[in-house]
Amino acid sequence: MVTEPTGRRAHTIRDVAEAAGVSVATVSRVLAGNYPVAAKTRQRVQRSVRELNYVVNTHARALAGVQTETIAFMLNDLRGPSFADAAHGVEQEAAGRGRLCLICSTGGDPEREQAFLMLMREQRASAVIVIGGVRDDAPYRESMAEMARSLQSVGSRLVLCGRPLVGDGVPATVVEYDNEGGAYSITTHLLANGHRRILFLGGDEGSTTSMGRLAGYRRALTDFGVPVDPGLIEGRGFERRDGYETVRRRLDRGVDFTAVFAMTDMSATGALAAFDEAGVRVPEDVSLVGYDDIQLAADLRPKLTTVHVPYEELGRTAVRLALDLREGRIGEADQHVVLGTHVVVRNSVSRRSPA
Amino acid sequence: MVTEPTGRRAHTIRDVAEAAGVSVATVSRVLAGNYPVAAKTRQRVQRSVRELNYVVNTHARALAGVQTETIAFMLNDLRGPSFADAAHGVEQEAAGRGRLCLICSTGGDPEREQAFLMLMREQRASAVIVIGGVRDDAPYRESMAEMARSLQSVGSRLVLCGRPLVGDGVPATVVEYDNEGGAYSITTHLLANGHRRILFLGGDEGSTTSMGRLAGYRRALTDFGVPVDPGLIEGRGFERRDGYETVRRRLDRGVDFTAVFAMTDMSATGALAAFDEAGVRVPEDVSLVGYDDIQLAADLRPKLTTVHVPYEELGRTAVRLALDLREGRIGEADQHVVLGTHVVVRNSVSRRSPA
DNA sequence: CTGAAAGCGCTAACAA
DNA sequence: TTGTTAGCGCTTTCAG
Repeated sequence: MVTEPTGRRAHTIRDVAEAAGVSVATVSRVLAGNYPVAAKTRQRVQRSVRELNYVVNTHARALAGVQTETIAFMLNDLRGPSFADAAHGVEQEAAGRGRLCLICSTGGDPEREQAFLMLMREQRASAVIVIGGVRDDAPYRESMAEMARSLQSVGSRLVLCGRPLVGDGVPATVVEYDNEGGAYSITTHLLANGHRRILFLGGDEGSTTSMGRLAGYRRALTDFGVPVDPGLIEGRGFERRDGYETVRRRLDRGVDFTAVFAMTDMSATGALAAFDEAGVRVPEDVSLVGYDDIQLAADLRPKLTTVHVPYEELGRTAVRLALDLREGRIGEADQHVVLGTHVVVRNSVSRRSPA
Repeated sequence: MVTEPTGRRAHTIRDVAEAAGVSVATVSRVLAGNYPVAAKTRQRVQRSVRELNYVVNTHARALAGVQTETIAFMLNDLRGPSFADAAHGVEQEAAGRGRLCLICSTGGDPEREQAFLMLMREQRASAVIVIGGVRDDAPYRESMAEMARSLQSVGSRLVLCGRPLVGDGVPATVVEYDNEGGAYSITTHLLANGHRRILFLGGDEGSTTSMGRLAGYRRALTDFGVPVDPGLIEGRGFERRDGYETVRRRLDRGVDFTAVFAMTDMSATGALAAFDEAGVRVPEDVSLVGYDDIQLAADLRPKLTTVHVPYEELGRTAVRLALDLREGRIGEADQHVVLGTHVVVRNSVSRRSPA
């Protein structure tokens, strides 16, 4: 027989104690199972718990000193396939360590970002993981540094994923991947295939992800002795429609490039759609590469050559670092890692003899 | 000057009170802002809060009666594009109503599912939303019914999304979409284009999603006077590789169908890859349709004809229903809705004169 | 092995 | 306008 609590309130430990004819201390002990209790008493208590449908109140428990550890994870948009992979990595690692995972998407709104950080600070999350590139300016650094300190002051830890270190002496963990190196490699791949006029597509000025990828593009060009043409760096954004629109616009002015390096696979997807509509064949007429290696990349036609980014690993590492630090298994010195990237060659690049 | 708490503990409201030379009640009032406080006192308190880097303890606050409302959301895999859309809908609606959103993916493991439900019950989440099809058998119904009652007993609410009602009188909200109707429509679309031998691809026996879609397929066939051939219902699973493998296997035995109805767009994607490898052209040699209308569907070549499912709306509705009920704005009677689906025609189906 | 009681940090009467 | 204080539900000494 399941008894409903009276007057719209959940049963408390006291109700259970009364029902079982014991003290609350005994109930608590039975529940925790970390202290000897007579078998008969235990059974009586357990029966009452069941009958009353009793559930402990996490808040009360937390207040009394037993923390239900939680990992908070913040991203721009759950629907971005690469970040979903990272979220999955966080989830997996957190679950494996018996932590609950709190995910929040902010839609890139700095206010919601702040609000969530505050909330997590209040909740005393074990770690707060922030993922995704960001405009790297002074106000950002200042506010992140402050947040890092503030989280530290309540025993939590800020983890920056795919974002740059925010300043020296700031108590934050950083897990990056090699944006510049990946961009360098794939640009080199294009150059090695004879391409000289390579359109760099998308990105946002000031975004660290953009800056890194653009830097790799530039360095590769320079190393090959190809001058960097500012007219070949165009468009903004990382989404499908950004790539689509930029290519549409560009196509109106004629095709003065033989290859396109899209900042992300999503934007490459948009570019491909635009080429498709315009009757421009990929890779026969123009070659195309992306960045991220999302699932979709292998299902496009042609299959997209791109840079693999270990997003899941990124999420996993973020959790591991923060928790190992907290448990004293590693130190501050290990709190900055850079994960590698590599080119995945598929069918979207064709050979071309340089003019 | 930011003061760090002494001895690894966060500052409490008492520390702030002392620093500002007021009582804790005054600090609480300043923080809540719901009670008059002299301007000068307020400023003093605010300064202390800042200096001490003070953050309220949610648990203590919750225990004292002020709940930080939370919406819990549980799915199998964050990386499934359709469920990511639903998660996004939940997120949006929850954020719009000032709720924090707790997301957890279970990987389909019933144990983790249970554990998360328990945890959410303990946390006193405002609502617990469960999404995704499931094997609909007696044990499942029993355990879900019990969970629904148990959540209700702590003032929470169970919401089943894309899952069937679990029994009469069970206090749960149900948001479904019309699986059967969508399957009926798209099968009809195939039939109207002259197809008679339609391979139904994937699904899991007992899964409600499979059952609904299969039922629609059957009904359409029957309405067109086409006998249902059990030999044309094949394969299991919903993922890309499931579709891929089944089609591979099937292809070895020759192509005795003119169209394929894949249970999901992901499985259609796998099927397409398999056809591609085997040199079978879609839609010239065989037509293909999917279900879900994920983003990817429009980027495949050919663009995939499929059934649109309003996943984001699904998530949104789940939150809305649960919260409106809790706030007394709607009643139990409104706690079951079925969202519509519709066919999106693209390029993966060709006309064929029936043999 | 069991119980009584002192908090945990905060809010909200109730007093002043 | 401000302070005092009684809980909120649970854990955990400290005494039986």
